[in-house]
Amino acid sequence: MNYFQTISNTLRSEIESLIAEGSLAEGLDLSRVGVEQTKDPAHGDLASNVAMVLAKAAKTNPRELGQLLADRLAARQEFESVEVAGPGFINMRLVPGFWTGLLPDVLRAGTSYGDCDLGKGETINVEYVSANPTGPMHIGHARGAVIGDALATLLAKAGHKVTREYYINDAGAQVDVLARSAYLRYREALGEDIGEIPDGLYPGNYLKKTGVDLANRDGKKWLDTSEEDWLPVFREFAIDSMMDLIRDDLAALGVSHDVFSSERSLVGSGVNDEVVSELESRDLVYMGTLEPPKGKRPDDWEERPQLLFRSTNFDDDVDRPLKKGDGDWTYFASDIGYHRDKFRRGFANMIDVWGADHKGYVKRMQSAVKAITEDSGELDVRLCNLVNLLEDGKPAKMSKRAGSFVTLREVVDEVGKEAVRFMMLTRNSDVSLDFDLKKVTEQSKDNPVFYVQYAHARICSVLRNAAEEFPNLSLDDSSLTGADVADLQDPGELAMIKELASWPQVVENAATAHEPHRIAFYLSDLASSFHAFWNRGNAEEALRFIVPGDAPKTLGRLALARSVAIVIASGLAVMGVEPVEEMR
RNA sequence: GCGCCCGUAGCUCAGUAGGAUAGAGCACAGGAUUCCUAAUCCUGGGGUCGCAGGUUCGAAUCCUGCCGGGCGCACCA
Repeated sequence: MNYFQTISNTLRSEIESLIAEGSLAEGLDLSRVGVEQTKDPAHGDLASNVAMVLAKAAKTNPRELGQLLADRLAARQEFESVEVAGPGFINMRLVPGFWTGLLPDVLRAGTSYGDCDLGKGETINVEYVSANPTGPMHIGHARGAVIGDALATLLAKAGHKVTREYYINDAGAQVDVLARSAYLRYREALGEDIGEIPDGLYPGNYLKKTGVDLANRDGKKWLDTSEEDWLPVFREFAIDSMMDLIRDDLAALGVSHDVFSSERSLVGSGVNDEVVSELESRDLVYMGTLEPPKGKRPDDWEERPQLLFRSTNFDDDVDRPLKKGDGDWTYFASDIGYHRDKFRRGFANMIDVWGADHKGYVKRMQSAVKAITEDSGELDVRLCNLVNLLEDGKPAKMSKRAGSFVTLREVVDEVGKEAVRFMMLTRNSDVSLDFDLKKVTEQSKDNPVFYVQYAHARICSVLRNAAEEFPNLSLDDSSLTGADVADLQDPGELAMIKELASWPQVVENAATAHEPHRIAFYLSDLASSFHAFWNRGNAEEALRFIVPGDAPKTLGRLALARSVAIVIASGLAVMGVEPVEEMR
């Protein structure tokens, strides 16, 4: 189903038969041989670099080798012509039916067109969001959520067995702060005037409900008790209540996870001790003293011996502490335990989606993964840069409810989850992104969400109108499979078909690179080809999708239109966006 | 000081297992609507791909050095 793969295989088999005949030396390295679509139609449909790549090893020159291969290929039925050009490119022009023959395949496959077996069914773990359970999600979290979610879907489409995971950071000091903040709200719920929320506690109103819920459950039970008594209770309750909040926010975005892992329970079950003693036995931890950081020396720096992991053995810059001054585990230590836990659960392939502010942490985590998996595991970290929330070009005003940040919920309520998801995927994850609340709801081509959806809606509209024009034809996909598509040879039609042909390649490349944003770019391009052809129907009636009185022609065009709609829908599905049937 | 990322059209950015004349949108200028949604499309100008070397048939892409910008750099998460 991947046309480039098909042609590439043809090429390889011709090379092999040349080798078998003794016309070419054995043992050539074919790994750099590629086939790609040409940019310039004068170069045919497809071009290969094979002759230039192999010429040296084959002890010949590119043009000569190219001609040899070109002659072989030209004899095959799928090629109309094959030429050697420029420094040795093999330019291939396929017979017209080769391209249009794709359409029935797409119609039959539906949105599974583009699926591939790149992942070979291997498991992969994608961890994303992992926001601290201390409050509602803000817009920055949303980016990681969408990118992680889309990446997971993309990898599944590419043949991986994907597990979506959320790591709950519920073990650090910040959840104690949460507990104290909840305690204050609890007292407030019981009628006390708590005044201003003191510095260092979470001021957000979202904790009021937690306080009320606690008061309803336990009454005045905790009013005159000491902190060490109530803290664990409040902590647990508040974490649960914050996780409910976060799960609701995620649901509003259409993001879900298969597994929620709790740092607290992992540490509680002793994984940190386990992993450290394992590393100890391999001489990878030691008591040592770190140099103060160069350049900017913290005021409260004190030299002290710490339990350190030899991350420098695994390409890190300095060894990293596993225990804090107070004897507790560092976050890093827990993270090592967590990643080993993932590895033990069968995930040699791991992807973490983090905020860009954790950039400095990537190397040490990768070095730890190398150590604990003895180099049989792989961790890729996708960093998500900032989201600049704008309103008509100007920085958006701050949220009233949450204080200093705009909550995800407010944005979703304002512009809808589809727009949020699409926009989050219009940039590579590691560059910052302008998110304009005004623009994403605009119905114009400036708004890629609209632009792509509009193409899909137009196609649905064509189908509706065609059903009225030809009430006796069946226009469902399986009927369209039988349409005569051979004369869809207008450059505009062929442009769309070739674009559809490259979809499996786009999926494969995006999955390999772990870059779901490529899907969004592809869809914009495909929509553009569609709109362009559509508009040519303004000037030339013969190019319209519906040709009154000409059922065969109309069916052929509808087969093309539906194929475009299917690929748009399948790309949107990767992004987690619902295609619309009409614009309102 | 060290590390990572970035530098492509006036602006925002695509484009990395090296491919032919470097793309798109915005902005700017002009044009298309008795027509399936003009909510769209078409045409045009606009570039030393930060700079300098190197690798090679070929470099925005790989390597080295430099310039410019961003982020991070005991213990916090």
